[in-house]
Amino acid sequence: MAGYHHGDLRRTIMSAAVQAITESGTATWSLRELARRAGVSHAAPAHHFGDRRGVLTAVAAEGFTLFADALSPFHDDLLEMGVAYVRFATEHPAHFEVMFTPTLYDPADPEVAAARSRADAALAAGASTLTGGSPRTDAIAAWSIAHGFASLWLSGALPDDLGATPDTAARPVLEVLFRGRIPDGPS
Amino acid sequence: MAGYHHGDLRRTIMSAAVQAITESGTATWSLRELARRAGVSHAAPAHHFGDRRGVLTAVAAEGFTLFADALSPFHDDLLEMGVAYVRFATEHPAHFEVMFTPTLYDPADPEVAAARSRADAALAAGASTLTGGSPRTDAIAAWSIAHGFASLWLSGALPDDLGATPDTAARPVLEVLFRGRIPDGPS
DNA sequence: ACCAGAATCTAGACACTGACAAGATTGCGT
DNA sequence: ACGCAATCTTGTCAGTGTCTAGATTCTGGT
Repeated sequence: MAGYHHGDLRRTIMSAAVQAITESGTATWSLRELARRAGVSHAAPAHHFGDRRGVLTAVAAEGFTLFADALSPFHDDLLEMGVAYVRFATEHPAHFEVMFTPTLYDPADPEVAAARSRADAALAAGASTLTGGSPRTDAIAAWSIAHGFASLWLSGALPDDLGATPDTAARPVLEVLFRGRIPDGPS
Repeated sequence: MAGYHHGDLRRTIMSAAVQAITESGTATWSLRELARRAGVSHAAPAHHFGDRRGVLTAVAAEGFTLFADALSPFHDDLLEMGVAYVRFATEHPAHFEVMFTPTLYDPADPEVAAARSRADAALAAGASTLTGGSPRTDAIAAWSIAHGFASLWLSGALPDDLGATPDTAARPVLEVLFRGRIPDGPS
């Protein structure tokens, strides 16, 4: 099983990178450290990712894919999509941070672009439920409040007593925007 | 003028770091490169900042100070404070990115903590204008939408045709939240 | 005016990293 | 069975962060 060929080195390296980023950010880990942790030589990751930037590009692509999958089920309920947005960010903090820090990777990468457009489509589907006076402005407002809450939560800027899970903490905040603005919204 | 002592090396290094981060993110530059650009030896910055993390800690502290100064004038108008929030982020993208990425620096640093509490006080002053049913939830919603719009703008995720300046683009988006929620708000 | 001592900067060194090149090993299609 | 592509290893090099020791300059007290 553990011979010359690792078998699934690409996934192993990516998982290790995600874990390292989750634990201590995008700056502290090294390719060689990930290689050591995977039990391969220091140059093995280069074959799969090219360079350090390539690892982060792969993480971003995977992130946008997971993101689209997480949002799609709520295409007909923008509030719940907002909650799912926050939930994704807190469950996949490393992916989320990389995805929205384009200086870390190559946004023009084909896989990234494809996955990103899937995520954009999911967001657009959610926004299409808006029927107010300025759907486009409302959509950006909805995107902003979900993204802002998620970012602030991840950065630890929010007060500690908001709630145990970001789900329950985010919903009332998002409702401030959505309340009365979605025709068949809650209450 | 240019002798053994540089004169203002600390500020020179910080400015160079901010410029480098603005141009290409927090990962690409090196301490030695900043030292070369400042015309000093490779170990000179260490005296002022300790290590690489120390530079980012100083940037974060300066950022929170500038942030508090940028928000304070609008303590009686939460909408305009939101616009100022977005304007600060776009005018000081490097500071903003570092400030809200606490894995990059030392959040417990005394100067950072002091500057941050000044910024928190400015935000709290703006939020104190809220008189609705859940001022605290509303305050976090307002913070989230401003922070989210600023983050999305900086990451390049927003559509390109929103407006030339983030000021004019942000105001209508923020108004979606504030409209009808601030007693003596606009219109 | 002088002179310790502090502040600031230089010079050297070491382990570590990213990246590249060349070669070894393995799996796969024919 | 064999050729070939994919995968991994080893070796190497410049560049980096950080530490130590020493050199230079500034400062304040007498």
